[in-house]
Amino acid sequence: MAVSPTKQKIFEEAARLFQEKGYLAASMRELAQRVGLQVSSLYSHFGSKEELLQKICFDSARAYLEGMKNVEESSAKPSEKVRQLISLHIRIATTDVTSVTIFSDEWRHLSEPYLREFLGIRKDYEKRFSKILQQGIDAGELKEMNVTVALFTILTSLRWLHRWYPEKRGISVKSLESEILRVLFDGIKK
Amino acid sequence: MAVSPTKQKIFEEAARLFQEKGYLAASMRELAQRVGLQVSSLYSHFGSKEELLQKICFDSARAYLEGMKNVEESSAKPSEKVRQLISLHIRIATTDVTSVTIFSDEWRHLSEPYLREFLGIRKDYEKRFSKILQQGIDAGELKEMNVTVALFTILTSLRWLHRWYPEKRGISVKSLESEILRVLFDGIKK
DNA sequence: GTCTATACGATGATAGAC
DNA sequence: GTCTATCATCGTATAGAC
Repeated sequence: MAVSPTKQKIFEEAARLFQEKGYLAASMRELAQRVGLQVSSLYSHFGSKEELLQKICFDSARAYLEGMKNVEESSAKPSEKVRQLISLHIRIATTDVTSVTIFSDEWRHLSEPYLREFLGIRKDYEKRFSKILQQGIDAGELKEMNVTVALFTILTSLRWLHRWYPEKRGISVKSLESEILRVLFDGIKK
Repeated sequence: MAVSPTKQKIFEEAARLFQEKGYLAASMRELAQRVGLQVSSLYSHFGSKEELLQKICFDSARAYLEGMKNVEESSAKPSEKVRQLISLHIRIATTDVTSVTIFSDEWRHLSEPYLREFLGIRKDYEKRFSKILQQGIDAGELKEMNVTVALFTILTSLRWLHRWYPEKRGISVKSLESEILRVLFDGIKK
């Protein structure tokens, strides 16, 4: 069942490599070296370099969408849902470190029709996030504010985590989360 | 005086191209086409592709450092200085759109010793920003919080601007700034 | 599935005539 | 300073033996 160990290792190293150097700067030659194979042997496990990028991007997307679905289906009030979403982003950024960069930056190198599909998913995610923010405002739980500005400020502000967190193991995810919420969430809370 | 018109145009188009496609994906062939020259002619104006990246990165760095210096020398209280710094970032992001991406993302492709120098400058900037945040906390103007978390949240959260702003000319810089401050600054204000 | 060998294109950059 | 022509290098990917 599942994928072979070799295949698994290739995907993991590819994600790490793409994160470290960026998709374009990451060469198949270096990937092969890290995995301990010849370049040509890699191609027994997948069809092209971009296929690796596709897997990483859409796997990440699925993680965010599943988290969103859970939040939407919860019975919490809107402001609590926003809290949960911020928490979701922090959790993904601290557990699946590699995927975050790629998900936020390297998707640009997807070719059609994958690029279009990816952007569609992202747009959908943003809309659903915005909807929850708007519900929070309507319910009087969040300040009157430009939802788009708030959305992007929140989403983008969490993007430094993946680079910073691994270095500072001293701080726990829990306290990190509460610090971020203090800066970010308290800023939009009435 | 100053640089020749051709040279100027090359720098501008290079900045735009690097922003649109990323440094690695931007080819000298496309740059030449946009400028209206043959590739080889470009090299009469500069020595290498990376030289263009260096100029963009360090020009951007200078803009931030000058802004920081002005803020530091002002007699405003710490929390007002933080306001001014956020305003500085918004102003740079909305006026010098191209430089922001490159300054935030593409510096990775600098080679030594420029990479080291750039990172040194950035570190210096972050330290000075942190110092002001700490002064705000000590003065009781800002909440008790983890300064590093606050710093990166602020810095990173402004990074969506350069991509979003050009599309939405409907909103003025002034009102954009006040919306961002509402989300961000009010979040750290006691 | 892994290897050696190689195809083939795109890239940054240079030489030398005008 | 701009051109035409060309180079060397490195990229992804494939062919075919084992």
